[in-house]
Amino acid sequence: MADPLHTIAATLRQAFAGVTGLPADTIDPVVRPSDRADAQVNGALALAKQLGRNPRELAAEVVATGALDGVCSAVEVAGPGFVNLTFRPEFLAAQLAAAAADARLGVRPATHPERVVVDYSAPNVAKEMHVGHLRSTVIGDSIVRLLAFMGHTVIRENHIGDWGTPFGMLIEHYLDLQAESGAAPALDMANPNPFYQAARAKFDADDDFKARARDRVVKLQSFDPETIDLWQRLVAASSDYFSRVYREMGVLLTSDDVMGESAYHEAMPAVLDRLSKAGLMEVSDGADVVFPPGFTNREGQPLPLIVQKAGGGFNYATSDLACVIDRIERLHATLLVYVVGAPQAQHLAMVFKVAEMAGWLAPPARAVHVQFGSVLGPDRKMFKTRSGESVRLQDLLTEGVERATAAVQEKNPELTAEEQAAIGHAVGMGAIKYADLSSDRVKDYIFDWDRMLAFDGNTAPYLQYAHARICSIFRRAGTDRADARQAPIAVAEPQERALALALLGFDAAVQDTVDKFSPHRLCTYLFDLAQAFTSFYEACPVLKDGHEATRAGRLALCDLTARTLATGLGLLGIDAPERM
RNA sequence: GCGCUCGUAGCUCAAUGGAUAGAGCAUUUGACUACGGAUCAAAAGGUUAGGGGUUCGAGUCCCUUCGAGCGCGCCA
Repeated sequence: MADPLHTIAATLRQAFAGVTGLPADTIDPVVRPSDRADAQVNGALALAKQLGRNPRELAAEVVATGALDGVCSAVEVAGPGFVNLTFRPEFLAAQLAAAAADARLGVRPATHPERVVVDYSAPNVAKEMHVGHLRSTVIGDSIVRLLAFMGHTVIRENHIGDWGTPFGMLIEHYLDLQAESGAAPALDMANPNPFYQAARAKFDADDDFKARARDRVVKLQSFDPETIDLWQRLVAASSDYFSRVYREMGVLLTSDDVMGESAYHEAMPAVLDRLSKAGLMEVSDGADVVFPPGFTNREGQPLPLIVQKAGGGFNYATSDLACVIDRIERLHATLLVYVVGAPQAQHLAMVFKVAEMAGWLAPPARAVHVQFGSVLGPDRKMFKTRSGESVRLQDLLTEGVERATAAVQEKNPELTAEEQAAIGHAVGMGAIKYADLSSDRVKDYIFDWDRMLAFDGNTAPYLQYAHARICSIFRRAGTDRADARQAPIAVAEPQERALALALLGFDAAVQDTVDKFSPHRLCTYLFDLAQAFTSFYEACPVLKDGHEATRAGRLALCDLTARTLATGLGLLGIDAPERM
C-alpha cells in the first residue's frame, strides 16, 4: 500500500482493539490529513465516548503500545484526544518507492469488481447538441474512466432520443423535402434546428400535415418498413454527427454505445404485463399507473408514475423501466449509474422506486442518479447566446480550442503549426472539461472563458503546465523516465516532504472520487499536487544540484509527479501534453 | 401549496461530524542573465443567509425563517 494513512489505519485498528477489547473490524481510527502534522488520528474521541472513558487517556494508551514507532518519528496526544503523527522519512521513502513501482501509482483496485452501466450524454436525434449536453457527457465520461480504472466492467450507454411523437412530423417533413427536390434531402445534423423547426412550424400551422404526422407515428410504432427506413436515415445522420463530436472531445462514446429509446420499444408491453402480475398496476383517469409511496402532487394526492397513457401509448417512464430490466437481466449489471440533470430527480426516483417494488431492482443491484446543476452565463441565468438561443456544443468546443491555440501560438512561436494545433486542442478541450468537472456537480456553475483558460489558479492549463515542465526537465536531463523512477527518493527538504505527502494521497483521492461520483474531488487533489510540485520546483533544484544521489532522487520524484498528474488528468478525460 | 437542490472572503470555488473554515482570482508587497515567469514567496480579506436543537465537537446532521433555482399525471 502506498497510502500512509491507509497503512496506518490498519495498524491503529489493531492497536485500538488491543487497548479497548473491542473487535477490530468495528473500529474506525479516523486517520485524516492534518495541517498540524503529517496526519491526525481522531478515533480516540468517539471510542472514549462509547466506552465512557477519558479520550486523552485512551489516546495515550494507544500511543504507548508503540505500534507506530516504526513509521512515525513523533506521535503526540493533543487537545481533547487527537493524536498528531509525523512520519519518518524512511517510511515516506518506502511508500513512494511502492507507488513508483506500481503501474497504478498506489491506487488500490475495487475489492469487489462489478458490472456497471453508465448512462450519459443522451442527445436527441434531429436536434442540436447544445451546452445542456456538455455536463452529462463530460461528467459521465470521467465516471466511466474512473470506474474502469478501479477494475469494474463498465458498459457505456448513450440513451439518445430516437423515438416518440416528434418523428411523425420529422419524417413527413423529410418526405415533403424529397418530393420538392426530387432527391433524398441532405441532412445537416451539425445544424439540425432549421429542419426540426420547419417540421414543427408545419405541424403547428397545417392540420393536414398534423394528421399525416400522427398517422406516420402509428406507422413507425407498428414498424412499417418504409417508415422504419426513413426513420433510420434520420437516426443514422444524427448518430454519425454525435460520434464526430465525441471524437473531437476525446470522449469514449462511440456508435456502438448507442442504446436509444427505440431499443426498448419492443420490451414495453412486457413491462406492463409484469407490473400487472406484481399487482402494482392501477387505472387512474384512464391511464395505467403505479403509485410509488412517498410522492405527492400539487393537491397532496399520491403522484402516479404513468406507464401507459389513456390513449394506449407508452411514455418515457415505460421505456426507463424497460431499460432498468434490460440492464439488470440482459447485461447483468449490479450498478446502474444515470448521469442526468437535476430536474429529472423526481422522475428517476419514481422509476427506481417502481423497479424496486416490482422486484427488478433488488440488492445487490442498485441505481444511482448522478445529478448535476446547470451551466450558467455571466448573468447567473441559463447559459444562452446573445440572441437568447441555446449555445451549440460544437461552437463552444471550437471557440475553446481557438482561444487556447491562440495562446499557444503567442507563447510558443517556435513550434510548428501542427504542434500548436495539437497543444491548443488539448489545452482548450481540457479547460472546458476541467471547468465543468472541478466544481461540485450538484451545483450550477458559471461559464467563463477567461477563468477556465487562465494559466493561474485551479484550471486545466495550470495542471498541464506543471506536467509539461517536468517533461522539460527530462528532455534536458537526457535521462530515461523508466530508469529515473528506479532511484531511491530521499525526503529531506520541506518542499520534498510536502510533495511526497501529496503524491501518496492519490489513492485516497481516487477512492473518494469514485465513491461519491464526484470528479471535483480529484480535481482538487490534482491542483494541490501541482501546487506542491511548483513549490518544490522553485525550492529544490533538480538538475543543478551537485549531488548525484539528490539529483537522481529528485528526478524520481519528478517522474512520479508527472505520472500522477497525467494519470489523474486522464481519469478526467483530459490530455497532458509534453510541451505547451 | 408540496417536493428536490442550493446559500461559505469583493468574485469563482473547496472543506469523508474533528482543533485556528481553506484555495484561486482581484488587491497590496517582494523574487527575473529563468532546471520553462504560462512561476514562486508573503500580506490582507469570514458572525459559513438568520434563529433554535443534537453532539465531547456542527459550514456539514435535525427543526424553523428568509432568499435563489428546478420539479410537481398522460412531451421525452
